[in-house]
Amino acid sequence: MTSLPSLLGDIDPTSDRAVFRQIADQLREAIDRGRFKESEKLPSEAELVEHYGVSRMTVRNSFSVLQGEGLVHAEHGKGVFVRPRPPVRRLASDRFARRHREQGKSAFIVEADAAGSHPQVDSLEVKEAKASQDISTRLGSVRRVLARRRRYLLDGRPVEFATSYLPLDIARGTQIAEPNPGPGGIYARLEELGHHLDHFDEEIRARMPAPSEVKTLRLASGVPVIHLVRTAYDTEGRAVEVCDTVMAADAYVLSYQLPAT
Amino acid sequence: MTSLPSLLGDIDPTSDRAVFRQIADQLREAIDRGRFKESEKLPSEAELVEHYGVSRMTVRNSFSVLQGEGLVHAEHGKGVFVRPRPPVRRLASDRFARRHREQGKSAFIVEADAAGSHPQVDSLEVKEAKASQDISTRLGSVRRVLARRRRYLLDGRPVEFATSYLPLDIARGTQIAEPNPGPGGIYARLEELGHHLDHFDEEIRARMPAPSEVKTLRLASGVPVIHLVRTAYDTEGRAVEVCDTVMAADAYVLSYQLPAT
DNA sequence: CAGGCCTACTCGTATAGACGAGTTGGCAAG
DNA sequence: CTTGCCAACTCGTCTATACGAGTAGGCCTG
Repeated sequence: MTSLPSLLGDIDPTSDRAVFRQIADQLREAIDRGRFKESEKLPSEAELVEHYGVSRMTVRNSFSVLQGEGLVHAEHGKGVFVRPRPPVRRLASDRFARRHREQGKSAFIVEADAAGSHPQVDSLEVKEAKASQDISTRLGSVRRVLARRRRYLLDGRPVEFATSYLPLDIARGTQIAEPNPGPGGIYARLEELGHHLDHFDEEIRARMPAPSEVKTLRLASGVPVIHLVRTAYDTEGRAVEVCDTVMAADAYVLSYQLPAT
Repeated sequence: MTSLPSLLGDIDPTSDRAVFRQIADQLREAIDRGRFKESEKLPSEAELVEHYGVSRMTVRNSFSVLQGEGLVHAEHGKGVFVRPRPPVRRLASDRFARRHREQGKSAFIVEADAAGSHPQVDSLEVKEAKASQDISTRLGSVRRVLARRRRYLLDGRPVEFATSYLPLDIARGTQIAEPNPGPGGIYARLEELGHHLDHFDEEIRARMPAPSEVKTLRLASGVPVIHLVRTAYDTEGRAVEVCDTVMAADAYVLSYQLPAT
């Protein structure tokens, strides 16, 4: 059992700061300074108990602080590790530009291939359903919709979960209602059906995930989600699609370009 | 001491699910179903200990799960409460349109007044500094910058903390270097100086806050931050400002409009 | 050599108890 | 009536202990 001499200091018993917070502070600083590198194992609970002369629950408490900050993650039977920052996927504001749609493959696949990652799409589900209050409002008082669910993975890791809602009177009986919507995706099909796209509205929120989202996206603790709701409008001003997307926040950077006029 | 009869069920000792998770599940469901309303007090630790027949640490453990999800918050000496969703500030993508700038007051003040909130701006600090690597890159290899820091509050609650960086050769000696940049803000001054704004790039990330951000924004546990970095370009393609903003995620919805072309 | 087992180490869950500190409301003293 | 104190209730911190369960590596057996 090593004594972790230079890496970590001591507890100041006269401080008002709780012991577990002092320990968390020292570990956090050590991580920030690069004393512990990405994916590196932190000292075990037992080692820290020995080093600081505190009880195990106190050490665990300090770990849970760092977990809540998304700095570390624990692996049962292995140890506590500095959480690596995964490669991020950049979403540019021109990602739905028509020129991208005309190339055939979906934006997600093209982009991931270009970045050298292995993309996958799964849990594809297409069904007709009643619109929720919110979706109905966004689509302009539509009652029934076609719902297309899917999950996106990069190199085996789930990063995004999305559901598209389209008015049934538009989508029913078209290729949009098929599992594979064909080249260019549903936006290409909408345009073929005469719904020329004019613009998109995107609403962005960030929050902690619900338990079901933790499961679907295999989220580590301390990782928020980005919740994006996009509404597509055609040139007649009609909302023709609402896409509700939940993304693992540590895997994304969203990027927008705004005119200054 | 009440028995909390109908609100909460029992523990299933045969389940693999940990007891504290089962308790958290029941509390979460009760909150979701509205059995506990916003700002309402949950049963005290002692009551739950009695109801479920578990130890206090187990109950606390389940509370900490819900805190991590941002669902509840504890107040020392009072109890554990359902966290209210604060009113959100909507940031539209046209918020920097020139027509808004020409009205004089800052966008933040105008908007908040319109929404019936009481806006404040504090911790104003203006100083010259060396650009960080990141800022320097975004501004096009600028070494020294003018940094303008400020914090925004709504009804006394801090919601946003921002720092603007401008190349020193542009800002030095102008009103931009004064604490009060005058009507229309620094963008109006930049245009008067001949830097006609062309467009903005915004990069958006979400993550858990660092301890200093928790302090500055008085964040409850389980509340992520939205990190937005905006770069302003003039009509000559030069980056004339970078604004680094950290927002309390529970107080904001960002909204963008994208062309479909 | 291959396979399986065993052991030591890791974190996960849970109990029981102690003391500290913030809050609230009632009661007693002035 | 007002003031101040006190008691009861709240969550916060910390200790000590116990057992469960996942992991990894070495060792033993076939």
